[in-house]
Amino acid sequence: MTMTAPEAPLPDKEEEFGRWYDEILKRTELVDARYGVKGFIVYRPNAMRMVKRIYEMFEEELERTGHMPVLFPVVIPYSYFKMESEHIKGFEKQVYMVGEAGGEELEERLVLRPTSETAFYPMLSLWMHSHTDLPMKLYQGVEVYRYETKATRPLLRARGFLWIETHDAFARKEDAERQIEEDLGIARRVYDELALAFLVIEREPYDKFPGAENSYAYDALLPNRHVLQIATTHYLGQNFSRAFDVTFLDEHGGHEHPYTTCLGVGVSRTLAAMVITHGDRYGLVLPFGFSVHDVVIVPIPYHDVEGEVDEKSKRVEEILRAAGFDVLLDDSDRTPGDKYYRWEMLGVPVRIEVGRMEVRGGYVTLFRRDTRGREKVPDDKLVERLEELEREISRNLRRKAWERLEGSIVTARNRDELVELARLGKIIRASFCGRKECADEIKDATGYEIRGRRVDVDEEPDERCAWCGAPAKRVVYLAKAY
RNA sequence: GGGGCUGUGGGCUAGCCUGGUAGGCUGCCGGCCUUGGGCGCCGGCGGUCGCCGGUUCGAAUCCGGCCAGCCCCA
Repeated sequence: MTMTAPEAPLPDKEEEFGRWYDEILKRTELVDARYGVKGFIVYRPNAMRMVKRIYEMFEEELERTGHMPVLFPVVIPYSYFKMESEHIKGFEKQVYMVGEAGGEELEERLVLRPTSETAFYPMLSLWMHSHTDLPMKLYQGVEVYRYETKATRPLLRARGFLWIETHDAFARKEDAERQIEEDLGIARRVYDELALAFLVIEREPYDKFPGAENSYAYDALLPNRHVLQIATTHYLGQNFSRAFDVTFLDEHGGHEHPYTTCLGVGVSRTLAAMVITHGDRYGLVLPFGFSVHDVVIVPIPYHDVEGEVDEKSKRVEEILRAAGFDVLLDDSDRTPGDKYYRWEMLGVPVRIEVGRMEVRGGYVTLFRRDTRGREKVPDDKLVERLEELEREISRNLRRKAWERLEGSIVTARNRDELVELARLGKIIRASFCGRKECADEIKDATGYEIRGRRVDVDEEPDERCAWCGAPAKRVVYLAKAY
C-alpha cells in the first residue's frame, strides 16, 4: 500500500477517498487494521475518546427516554436464533457459529450475536407478566458480529462492529409506533450534536430488517458518493413476541403479545461518518468533546521572553481549566510548527499560541481547526470567546455537512435523467411505482439502490414512476450504498 | 461472487526481473543548538524481509499453498 510521507498533507478527500481514508486512520492512530483477522480492527486510544463520547450521548438520550441498560451474552443458542423464520432467513448466511469447545463438538451450536432480538425475547418472556410491566425499554452497547462479504473496510463495513441496540415492548400498537418517532428523535438529536448531515428514510418493504413490519434508517453521505447507513429503527409488530411466545396479562385478564420495536445505532460507522464528513487534508476536524483535547496551548519561547511566555502559558492553562475546558499545555520540546501539524491531525478544535507578541500585547492568538484561521483575542475575553467558538465550530461543521448533502440531491423525472444523474454520482430523488422488479432493473442498469422514502419531509410524487412509467406511489431517494 | 495489485526496523520505501553482507528517508534514544508552520549538527537504537512448504551449496529475490490489505468489476 502506498502512503505519503509523514510530513506531507493527506491526499485529496474527494479525488482519492480510499487513500485519504486509509491514511487518516493510520496517521491519527485511530484504529489499526493489522490485527490479522479480516474485517476486525483494534480501536486505539485516540478513537476511544470519540467512541466513548458517542456511546455517552446515545445512552444519555436513551435513559432520558426511559430505557434501562442491560448486558446480554455474546452467544445465542441456535435454537433461539432460528425461532423467527424471516429473521433467520435474513441472517443465517452471515452469522459466526461456535461449534466446539474443549476439543469436542458442542451439543448445541452457539451463534455470535449479529443483533440480539433472539437473545432478548426468551428473557423478556420470563420478565414480563402483566401490563404493569410495560412498556419495557432496554438497551445495550456491545460489539456484534456479521460475516460480511469480502469487501470489508475499517469501521465502514466490518465483521465485528460496535453498536447500541434497544429492545422495547408495548401493550398497544400505537405506543410501539410512537416509539419509532421517539427513536428517530433520539438519533436526530445526537447526530445534530455530532454535526452530521443525514437522510431519514423509510426503507422499501422488500428491504426491511428481517422480521420487521417497517424499517427506518439514517443515511449519511460520503465523499465517494456512497451513502452510509448509520442507524436503523424497526417496528416489529407482534412478529417476535409471537415467535417467542412473549405474553402479558392485560387489564381484562387476557394473555396478549406485546408490540415491539428495536433501534440499532452503528457506533463504528458513526465514528467513521465523523472522521469522513468533517476531515480534511490536515487530518481530523471535530467539534468540542471528541478529540484528545479541546484546547491545546503552544508556547513559542524566545530567549529574551522565555520566562514570560512560560508564565503566561501556564496562567492561560489554569484559567481555562477553571472555566471547565479540556485543555493541554504542550510544553514538550518539539518546535511549534511540529506541534501545530500534530494537533491539527488529531482534530483538536482550538489552539492557543503564546509567544513574544502575545506576552507584550496582552492577548493570545487563537487558531480554529475548522477554518484553519487565526484571530487575536484579548486576555480578558478568552473564556467568553472560547465558549462562543465551541458553538460556532459545531454550527459551521453542521452547516457544511448539510450543504454538501443537499447539494448532491437532484430530481430525476425519467429514465434518461436517472441514468445520467447516476453516472454523475448524485443522490437521486425520483417518483417510484414501488415494484421490486423496477428497483432490480435500476440496480442492474446503474448500480443504484432505492434507499426509500424520506420521512423528515412530506413529498408528493409525480403521476408516473421515473423508471417504468407506471403510476407512482411515492418519492424515493436512490444512491450507491456501503 | 469475478479479476488485478501489494506485503522488507514504529511509518514510507530501495533491493526482487538477473539468487550471494538488506540500503535510504522518517521515527525513537542521548547530547549540543533554539523555537512565529514539520529547525540544524553529532552519536546511537531498531528488520528471523506476512506465514508455511519447495527448488538450490546458498532465497527478501525463483516456484506452490495459505493469511492479510488495497483497487476495479458484479
